Amino acid sequence: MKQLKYSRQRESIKACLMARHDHPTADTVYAAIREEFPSISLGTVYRNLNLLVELGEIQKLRCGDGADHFDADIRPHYHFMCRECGCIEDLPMEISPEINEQAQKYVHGKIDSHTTYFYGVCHSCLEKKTS
Amino acid sequence: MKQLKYSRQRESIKACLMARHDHPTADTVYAAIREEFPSISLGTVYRNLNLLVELGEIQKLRCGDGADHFDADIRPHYHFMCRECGCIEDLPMEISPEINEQAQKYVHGKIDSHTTYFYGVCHSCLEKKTS
DNA sequence: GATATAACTAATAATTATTACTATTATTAA
DNA sequence: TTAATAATAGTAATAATTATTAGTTATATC
Repeated sequence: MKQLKYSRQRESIKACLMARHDHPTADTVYAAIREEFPSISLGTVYRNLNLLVELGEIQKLRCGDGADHFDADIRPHYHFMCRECGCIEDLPMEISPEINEQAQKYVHGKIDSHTTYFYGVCHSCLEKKTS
Repeated sequence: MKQLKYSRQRESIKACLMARHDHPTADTVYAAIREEFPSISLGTVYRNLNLLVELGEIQKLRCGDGADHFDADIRPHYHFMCRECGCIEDLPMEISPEINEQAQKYVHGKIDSHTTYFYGVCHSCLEKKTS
């Protein structure tokens, strides 16, 4: 059994994620952590992010832009992604388990979860267009 | 204005996608097309798949496994993905536009679409487990 | 408190998925 | 049939991620 050992780098990565709400990619986290740990490597960031995901302390988002995004808010919730700038917003919207049950009727396997991403244009990109 | 020219390779790629319902990745399509065009290159497959997406003749799926999958069925529909084997099934389930409207209440931007992926374990993987 | 050891790190190599470039070939319009 | 041009094959480049490795630290045990 692997016993987890404390690491300041991992703490810092988690703290960074908890402090911001823009669902950064590994690369963005890397850039931020480098302020505190200039010698940290991208590999360490990836390893710890994935470790934190495994521990259930953060969650990984794949919104379709190719890169993994990370979110310190592990409560299941929906996301909205802007087609123009790629920013991601949380949707404080209730997730009903009924949807899984409904979908279950159409699948031979066993559904246990679902993810939904809403797409469109965010507030600030809409403003840019009218100006 | 770029004028589209016929290409047998592109036809074959489209035909291949229409014949199968397993939502293959570019690489899988490449392997299949090589039976007919042994000298086709992976770049050609990617270019034509993306071209067909632009033309609206097929759609691209990003289910969270890192690779793009392609689907000749362009009608909006939901998908189910098996966590074990990674296979993807179509859900012949109606998509209600109400969900967008509901979510719209929580977003400052303008929502125009959403995607939902259901996750779980498929029929054949369930069977493997019990045996 | 010293020390062994196992998890940690940085650095880098390898992989995977995808896109870009370029010389050649195929399609189409004149 | 020819000339223009888009598409191709082949290759190189890039981006995101994972794996490897050699050296460094934290922690349990002595």
